[in-house]
Amino acid sequence: MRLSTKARYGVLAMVELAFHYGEGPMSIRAIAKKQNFSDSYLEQLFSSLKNAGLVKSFRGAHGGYLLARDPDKITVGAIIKALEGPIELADCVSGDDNFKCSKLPECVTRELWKDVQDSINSIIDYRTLKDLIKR
Amino acid sequence: MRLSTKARYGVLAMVELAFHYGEGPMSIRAIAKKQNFSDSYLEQLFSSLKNAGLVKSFRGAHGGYLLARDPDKITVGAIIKALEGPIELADCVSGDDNFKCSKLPECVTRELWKDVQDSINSIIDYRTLKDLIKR
DNA sequence: TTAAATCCAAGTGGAATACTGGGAAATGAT
DNA sequence: ATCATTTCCCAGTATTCCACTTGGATTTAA
Repeated sequence: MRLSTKARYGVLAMVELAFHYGEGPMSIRAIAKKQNFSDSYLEQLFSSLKNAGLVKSFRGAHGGYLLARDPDKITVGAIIKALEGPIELADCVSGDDNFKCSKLPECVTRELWKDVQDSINSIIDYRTLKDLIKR
Repeated sequence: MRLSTKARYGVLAMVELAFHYGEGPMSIRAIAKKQNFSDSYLEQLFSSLKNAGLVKSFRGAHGGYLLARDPDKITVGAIIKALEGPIELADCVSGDDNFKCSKLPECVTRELWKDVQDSINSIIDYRTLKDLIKR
């Protein structure tokens, strides 16, 4: 079970914005350089982050991105879900409850995967960017 | 973040063996039929499970597999790790401690991924086959 | 006008995953 | 002895997903 690079890059990029918070927009170029990411790849991620309402953008010279709200109001979970979609360990524990779980032994594991999922969410949905940058 | 089918199939197959525990070996054919898996694919999984010491095998007619120990001594974590390898959300939180974590912002997220990892392990390493079948 | 930036939509390469196939060896039953 | 049934082992394939690239259009400040 691995985290996608989307999630890892995305969180680090947002951390960068959090460090820069209150100092105007920061360009993808600048972030990519600091973290040694590919510009164009990062750009894609920010497209998703923007759609999710986590960042605001400014076009043109001296443009860039900034956090859409305070760092303590943006959770890691929101970032990951904007980039990867919801945490779904298996089909039978997807967002819409009991999608398909016909067989009995299947249901035996359903609760297990649900518990794991919940425990992941209970961490990432409460850890904010502020938590990450204060140290 | 998704579970591989290896892990899902593997746990269900082991649950099947747990239900059958004490009644002699069960063939891959029988398990595959019950769970509607492909025989040959399941076979591969059992190869890994056997190498991990989770099942014992008996060749020839009336052969098959049985749990290597009591259902309450086999955790879901052991099964998943036998099939998928260890839970490693990112390189920087792999088994051998601090593999590479040079940059400072990288370390900011390292603890986070570690926490998530630990919380996953704390569930799957304590939930046993017995827990799954008793209900 | 120009340079710096976001925006948008495809396309590509590679790796991992899921699955198949063929045949050898073991074992119990006929 | 033979045969059906099983594990065992190794190799191949198909597909899907992921990571990343490319090309160009639009916006904006200097």
